[in-house]
Amino acid sequence: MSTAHALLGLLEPAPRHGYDLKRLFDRYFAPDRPLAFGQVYATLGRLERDGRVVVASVDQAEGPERKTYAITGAGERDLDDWLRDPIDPEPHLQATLFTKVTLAVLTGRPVTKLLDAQRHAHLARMRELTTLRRDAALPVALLADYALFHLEADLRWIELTAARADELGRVIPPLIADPATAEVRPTSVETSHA
Amino acid sequence: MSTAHALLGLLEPAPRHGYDLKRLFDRYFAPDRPLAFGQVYATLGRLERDGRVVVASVDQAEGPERKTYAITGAGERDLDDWLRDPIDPEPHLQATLFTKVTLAVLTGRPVTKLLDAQRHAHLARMRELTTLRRDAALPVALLADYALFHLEADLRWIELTAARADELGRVIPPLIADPATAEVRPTSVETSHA
DNA sequence: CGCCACTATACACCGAGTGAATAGCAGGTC
DNA sequence: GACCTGCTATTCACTCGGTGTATAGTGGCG
Repeated sequence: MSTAHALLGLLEPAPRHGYDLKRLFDRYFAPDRPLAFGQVYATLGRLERDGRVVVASVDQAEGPERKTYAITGAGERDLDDWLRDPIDPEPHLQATLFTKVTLAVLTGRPVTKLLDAQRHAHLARMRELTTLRRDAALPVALLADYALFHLEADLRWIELTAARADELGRVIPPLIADPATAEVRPTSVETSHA
Repeated sequence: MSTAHALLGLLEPAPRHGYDLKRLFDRYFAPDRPLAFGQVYATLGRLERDGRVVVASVDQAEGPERKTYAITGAGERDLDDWLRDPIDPEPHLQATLFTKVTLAVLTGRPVTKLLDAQRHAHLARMRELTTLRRDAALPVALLADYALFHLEADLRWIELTAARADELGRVIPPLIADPATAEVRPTSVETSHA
């Protein structure tokens, strides 16, 4: 998520080259899943193109080019804005879990089975994260907490939806074979984010 | 999120053409933000290439080609698997909020200010969603609940992190200017998902 | 008669991300 | 000392998801 800004942030204290940035990124932001090299250089390329980063020096000491990147004024402004402005919180009403449930209803599959399977997967992952959390350093513990909180949120939603499953089955307008007959009335959802 | 499977699901009860799928998708899965046409046809193209749908008929009644798509056996199997298998729950330890906090620490910015701004944005969005939820039909209400639960999860995490802000500042290893001096010891995070 | 809105699709483009290829250098080993 | 492994460092080709725009016919309305 916003790899570009993370790289900018790592470049602010001091210029660095791509390989270095990749390791720092992995260490600080994604202890779990390392950032692919390709992505680092592609992102740096875009940042350079947009004037947020410049190549400060090219070490050509008889080897592969070692390009050192440095943040620019525009880059610092961009980073500052990004850190100051809060993330847009849940801007759209959309969720994969909800899509699955709706699709199950529409195609006549049992909703409860789907929700049960998901609950089990969630509980298993929560046990995993709780274990991992125990002997983790603070940053990793915070990341585990973040995941755990959101898994709990999912679980609450799963229970709520399970309780409403019958009603949902009655309420969701069924798919009609002939498109011409299908009356399309927009659900009229208005949000300031829309 | 998995637009392809959603389209497959809409195609299972009856063959349809792209435009129709787009409207159904908007209606059932994203009352908020409509699916772009380009994406529908691109996705259908990939599905056709992979043998999950076929063009059932081409109405060429003196207008633009009206291709009707139908799901195949492979497509039904794929859909069935997707609906049966639970979503991988929070598979990686990563969060934009955490990235921001870490970056603030690393670049010497005040963490509390960042968290305060985010809390306000979250609370505002929660008020918005609560209002919307009141006179919404069940499906939209469930989507709003989903968002609200996750906003609550974020808020809990924000409070937790705010309480640990000082400790975090002490614990996060600072960025060292010279990359050669920077000792990189992997954080050794192991998960079955890795 | 001209304009707008609707149905319907295609095309060009961009960002994010993956995986393989390349290439030099350091260190250990049989 | 020939070979292999592993590390530093970057590039390239490719796919996917997604946005925006162009195209084109049709029906209604003033």
